[in-house]
Amino acid sequence: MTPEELSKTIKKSLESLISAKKIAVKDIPEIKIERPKSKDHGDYASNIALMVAKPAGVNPREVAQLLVDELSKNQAFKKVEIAGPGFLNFTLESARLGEIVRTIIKEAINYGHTNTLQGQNINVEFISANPTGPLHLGHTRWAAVGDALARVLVASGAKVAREFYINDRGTQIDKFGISICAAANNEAIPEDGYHGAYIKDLATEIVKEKPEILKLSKDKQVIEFREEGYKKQLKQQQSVLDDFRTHFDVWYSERSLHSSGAVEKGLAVLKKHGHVFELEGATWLKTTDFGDDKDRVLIKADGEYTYFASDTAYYVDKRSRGFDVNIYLLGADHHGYVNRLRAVSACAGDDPDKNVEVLIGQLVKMLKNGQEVRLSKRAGNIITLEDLVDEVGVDAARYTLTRYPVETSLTLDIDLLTSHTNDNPVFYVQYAHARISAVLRAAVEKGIDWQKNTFNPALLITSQEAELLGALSEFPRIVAASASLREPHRVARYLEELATAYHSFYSACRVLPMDGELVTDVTNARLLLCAATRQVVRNGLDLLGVSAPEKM
RNA sequence: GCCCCCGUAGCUCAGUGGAUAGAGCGUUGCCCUCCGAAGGCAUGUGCGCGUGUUCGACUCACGCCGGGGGCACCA
Repeated sequence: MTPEELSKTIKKSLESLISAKKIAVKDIPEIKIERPKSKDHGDYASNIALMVAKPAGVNPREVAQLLVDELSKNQAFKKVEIAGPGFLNFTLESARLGEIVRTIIKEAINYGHTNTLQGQNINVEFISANPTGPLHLGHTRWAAVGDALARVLVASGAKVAREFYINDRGTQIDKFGISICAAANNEAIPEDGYHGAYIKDLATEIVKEKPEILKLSKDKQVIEFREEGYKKQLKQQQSVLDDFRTHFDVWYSERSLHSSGAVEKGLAVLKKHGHVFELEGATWLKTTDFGDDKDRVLIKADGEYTYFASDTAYYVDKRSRGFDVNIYLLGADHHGYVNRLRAVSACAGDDPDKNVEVLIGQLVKMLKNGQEVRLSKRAGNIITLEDLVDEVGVDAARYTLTRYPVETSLTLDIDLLTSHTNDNPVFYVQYAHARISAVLRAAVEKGIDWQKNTFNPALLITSQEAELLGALSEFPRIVAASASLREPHRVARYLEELATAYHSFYSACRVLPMDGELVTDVTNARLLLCAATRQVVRNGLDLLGVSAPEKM
């Protein structure tokens, strides 16, 4: 019996109590099942009696007693008890608890998938860096988290597009061109330009491929260097992300919004809803109508569209492509954007509470040699995605970055990560997977056909086995919660718990027969439990984009 | 001044209103003559402060205190 089935069973009992007029409740709340922290409280617990007691006007323990009377008829329970103020504690017959193994083996890679978000069309935009330099550590966090988020959303039945918005227009990219041009001509790079060493590399590379650029006028050179540099830098970002196993469905260029007429179209939509006005030669959007602290300029007095104009157009464009929910992953330095984005949505006639979701992530800090490393692309003193990967590898980098809720600031101590890589939780989880794989390999070598032999779940009776089975049954709810709360870190935390449960089980319960012993039904039951655990570990790691090695 | 995030164990951090608040690292001590010791078992200390909502608050609301970040016709 899975938690979902238990929930349904309780609901049925409650309904029959209501129709028998033993209790008066109008609306049955969602019946939550949790796994008690203490083993004394059984396999599962529910607080439903406490929830309905008040509206029914009865003592919670009385409600609990009525439910116990009803539920005790069910053969699946070994015990149903009332505890504390009115909790229901369920202890399942071990055969029923163990059935989850069969379910997992049968559903395989689909175990954990639900349809809780079915019918939703979600756009997840993340990273969206300027193509003017390498991706830094902040971007890396979004790469890991954004991708993992997209994966849990898909696993929960949503239709998802991962999108990267390329800021290829405006002053930043112009400065980028000026900087490369200066480097190519051995001139000093302007103070507000880009100073990273990669600028010089780009300059050298471009000059080598197209030496004739240097013969052009300075104005034309700047443009050429900008365009060539842009192409190369974008390609570099794309290839780095590819290696990082973060793949985008759409790379959306800001320039294309302008060339396709999307900007004018967006403006028209906003005008239609009556929130655009002119003042002192500029065109404004009245975002203060919807909670922004000041109105925003769409077209400057000199006729240039602002970056904000692109943003509004991009939003309107996303909506016209059918996305109901638009998730933005932004750094804390962009939090001033939230009200603006929500206001844009409202100005376009949408409901920001429904159509816009902004996840603000705190910045990643990094310590090296005990000192904080400042992340600044402009200063050139940056830790890039590649640096991190070179130090700790893709798996450890992705796992470490997805392990924490995004709203907490993160301090990575590089010295610690590099010198103690074995202490990284990702290895703990991966090790469980490798360990199980080794056991299953050994079983095959011994000629045990555990997949064909009969499985008797009633034989999984030790406390470690019960614990492991309980953890396995939680996975689908963890994935669904990660998706609906937009918190993929829950998957990582869950995997650590699952790995702990497995390692405990492994130490306490011998799986394969010792020399001279025979293969028993217990052997088979445990082997299947191992196989099921491996499947769940694998499914979970996959949601995080982390590999599940069979050997380490 | 206004806005956002965070204050939980010595350190880094979990904890969608529920029972005795948890991991890892660090400390100390056990467990491999047989499935992977990158493991297991044991070992003390803690929710910044104060009101309120609730049967019940680390969790929600308000106010303090402390730390971080942000407030452009920049992108």
